[in-house]
Amino acid sequence: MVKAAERAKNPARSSVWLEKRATRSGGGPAGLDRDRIVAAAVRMLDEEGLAKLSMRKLATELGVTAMSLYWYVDTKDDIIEFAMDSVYGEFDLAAVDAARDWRDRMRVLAREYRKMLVRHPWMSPSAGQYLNIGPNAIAVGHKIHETVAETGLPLERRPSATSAVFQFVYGYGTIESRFGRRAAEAGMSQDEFYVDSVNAFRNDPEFTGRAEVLGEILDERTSHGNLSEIWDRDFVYALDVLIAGIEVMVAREAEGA
Amino acid sequence: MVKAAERAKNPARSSVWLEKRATRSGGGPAGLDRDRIVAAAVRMLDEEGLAKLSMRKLATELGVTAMSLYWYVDTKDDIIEFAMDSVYGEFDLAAVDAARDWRDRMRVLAREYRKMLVRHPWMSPSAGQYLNIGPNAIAVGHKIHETVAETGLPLERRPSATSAVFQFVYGYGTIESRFGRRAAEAGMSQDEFYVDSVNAFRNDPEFTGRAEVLGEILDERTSHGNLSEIWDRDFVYALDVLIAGIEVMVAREAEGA
DNA sequence: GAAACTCCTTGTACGGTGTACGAGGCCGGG
DNA sequence: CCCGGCCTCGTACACCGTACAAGGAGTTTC
Repeated sequence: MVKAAERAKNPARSSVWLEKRATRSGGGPAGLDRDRIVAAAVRMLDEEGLAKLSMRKLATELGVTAMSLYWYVDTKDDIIEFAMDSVYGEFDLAAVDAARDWRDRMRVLAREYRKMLVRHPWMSPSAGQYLNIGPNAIAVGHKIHETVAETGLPLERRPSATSAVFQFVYGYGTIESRFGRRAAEAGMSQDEFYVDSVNAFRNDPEFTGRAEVLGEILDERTSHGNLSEIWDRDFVYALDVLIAGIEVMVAREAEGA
Repeated sequence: MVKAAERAKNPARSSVWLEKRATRSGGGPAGLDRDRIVAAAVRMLDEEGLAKLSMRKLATELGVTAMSLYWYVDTKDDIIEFAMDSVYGEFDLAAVDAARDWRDRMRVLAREYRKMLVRHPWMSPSAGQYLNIGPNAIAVGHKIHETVAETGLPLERRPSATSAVFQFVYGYGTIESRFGRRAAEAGMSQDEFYVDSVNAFRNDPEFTGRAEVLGEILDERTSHGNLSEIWDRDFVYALDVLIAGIEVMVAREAEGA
């Protein structure tokens, strides 16, 4: 049992996954259990967001006091790390294998990644804060590296290509999910919220003469389908840009060699 | 003066920049001032990180009590929003204009963006949480859109291309800066910390048979220069991938039309 | 000179947080 | 019967953001 106080002394090792601990599972009177705790945490995180999750509320949800949770977990952060890995488990890796070639495999991976981020808006901020080396996350990472290897890029170029593609997906999914969350908080549909935001922006005196280019684009978009179609269209196209880029680089490496 | 409690009722409008307030500036005995507060906040954020910044500590740093800050600012979040925009002011937009063509302009923008994220590791998590529509941020966004317009992509494709490039930069800078911060916290150089992490990972029983592909890459990298060179090399190459991708798409749009 | 008014700073207090610590309750085995 | 795990809980601490009201300092007005 590693206390939070001791953990703080060595932040480099600060991941649940780096200290093998027996998972304590619950023949206790409350029927508690690490899996049950994590599942409840995921549910609450999805509904209320990262900021609203507190140990006391999570415990109440489970019909227990806050301190009970600490029998199964060292720290609140641990719960979030477990929750993240459980969400990584939602990746449909079989669909990746079923795809025709590396291009489609990459598209499927990107699609799954994006879906995950949008479904669980707390993932983006959390992913930035933890090491993310749970079994499910590693399985996904493994599949990503396999797929990138198939492109034909030489070993030393693959990390770049991986970054280009999946950092993009991460960023895109982050923006998209944050937008969805804000709309929900404002009690509007995404489309209503979008129109609203654009107007607020346009009426801002600061806008005048400072972002006409952006204005053109805003106009163009409000006239084409609903927002979720736009999200999809932009995402697919950006992915095509990335894939086209990789193809070019593969060809260049081939002729350069 | 908008109280935090009232602000919470309408989260959609929750940005300092969306409510024009006279900036209260300080003939007071403490010589306080919004600029001084924001500058001190940036310094503390750089040194101690987002989590460690508290109103009481920031106030102490300025020789004042916590509540004094609330004369100049409604909320702690406001301070962070101001701090972010002040950091966006570090962008060297003149260097962008000085570049030869859109490719180089894009490279300069990406470089400046990355530099900003690495210099201020608290920016990445914060950028995800606020609207980011201060004057400096808008100026940068404006320049980005101008540059993307020069690629020759049609209007409706530009948001995709913008995402592809700058979400990548955001993700890359985020990872890089987080890595630097972790190394610093562990009291090591980045290179030491990298070797250390790789070893910890490799000795993990979970690793065996699960991430050989990753293992190859790790080997390749530890044998090529120091980490900061690798960061640079990977970044430049990924950017080339993106630029190549955009060129291909521009050509396709041209022949398709 | 006194009073009034504005600008700024402060002390105190409230409701929240994560979690350390120690006291117990339940339970199976000796 | 008692003992030693396993599990849960109550209490307490230090810290957080910030509401509220009191007050000091400086300037303006009579």
